[in-house]
Amino acid sequence: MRPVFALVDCNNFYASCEKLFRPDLRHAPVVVLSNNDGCVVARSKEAKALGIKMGVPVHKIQEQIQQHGVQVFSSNYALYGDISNRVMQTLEALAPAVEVYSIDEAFLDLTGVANAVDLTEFGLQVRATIQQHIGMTVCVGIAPSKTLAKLANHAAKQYPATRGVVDLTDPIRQKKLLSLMPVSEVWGVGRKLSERLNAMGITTALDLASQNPKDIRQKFSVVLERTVRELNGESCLALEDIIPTKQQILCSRSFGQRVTRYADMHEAISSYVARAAEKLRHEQQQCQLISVYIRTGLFNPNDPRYSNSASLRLDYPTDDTRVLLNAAGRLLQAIWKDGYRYAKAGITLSDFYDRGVVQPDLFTQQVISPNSARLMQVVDRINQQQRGKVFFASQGTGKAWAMNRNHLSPGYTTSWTQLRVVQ
DNA sequence: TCTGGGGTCCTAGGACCC
DNA sequence: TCTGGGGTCCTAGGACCC
Repeated sequence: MRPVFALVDCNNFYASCEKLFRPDLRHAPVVVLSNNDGCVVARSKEAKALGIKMGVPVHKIQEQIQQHGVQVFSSNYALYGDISNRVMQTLEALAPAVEVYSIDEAFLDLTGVANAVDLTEFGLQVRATIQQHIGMTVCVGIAPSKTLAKLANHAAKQYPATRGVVDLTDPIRQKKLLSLMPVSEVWGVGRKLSERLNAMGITTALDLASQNPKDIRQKFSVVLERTVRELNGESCLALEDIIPTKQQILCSRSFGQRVTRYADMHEAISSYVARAAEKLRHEQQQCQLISVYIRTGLFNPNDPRYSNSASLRLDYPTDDTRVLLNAAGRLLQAIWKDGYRYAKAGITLSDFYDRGVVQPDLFTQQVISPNSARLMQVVDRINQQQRGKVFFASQGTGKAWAMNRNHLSPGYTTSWTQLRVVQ
């Protein structure tokens, strides 16, 4: 049976989440900022209509914000994550198989569904159900490959006449849409590839689809070859409904204010390590490689620039925050230089092993603290109830480096103390 | 003054092995 | 004049995604 995929994607997801609990803002322009209140990462349709661009630094559009009463929000990931879960759970109930692709989109496997119901009708039903249950508007793209489903979804968003659903299973419709889409809109074609393709005279999605896959593989890569095949309706990317285990965990932040003191940087790095280790244990994994990275700002021409990173392979895999803090401290010492104004730092954990499969040898055995697992468990359990309730001394209490979140909305659905009150 | 964070995959090149 | 060849593994860096 020929595969059929649907891509369900929430409209203006972060901005829509902010509007959910603020009916007074239903028709207001809303933007959501990146961490540290840096740049715009989401816009409501009213904000898009004002010409506010994706990714623009917020300080460059202050005037517009004032003039049009644009509502500004800091990123509230607790809220977005919770709304996302609700959307995904609803989809699970509607489709035979679901792949959660990102916080605001999912692929559905609709293979065989066409035998029972009209696909466009099905899409409209999905849309109506999500709208009713969660209050979130989604668009649905349906096609024989994921790449085409992405494109169909894009069309559903772009053209209101579609009522938010585009069924692209018909090859004639495929061709027509492909000819209208710039190649840069194709999933997997980013800025660099667009430039190279345009230089070769390949400007529309149809141009790319008409290329010989073998040639494309030779000139570019297997990835783009797959894209060409997918654009021709040949499914090369399967639905991945089993969540693969992570291969790395990152924690990095820009600072609310520039960091110049070693002690502050050490606090920040320690806090990132603690957070990453928590995620690592949540994944039931242990890691053997840790790296630390620091850098100054990128944009002020008067500030001298410096960036560096260092990594360390541990003697044995661990998920013990204390071991990782120790390693990170040594790495930071190795790359720290006085006299710079640091803007950002981060840490990466990688080289993962399943917890429990590690065989300690005669020598490392003595190093592993016997109470490690239990201690970490207790720490995690306490912090699950209230994040940051217990922490390691090196994380500090000053937090002079903490990121800006000056426009944060309440945790409407994730905090008992911040529930919406109806009067 | 102020410009995000968290991921994956592929490739090229070097080290190393026989 | 001629100075092996084939393979694997690892890492860094680039490109892409949302």
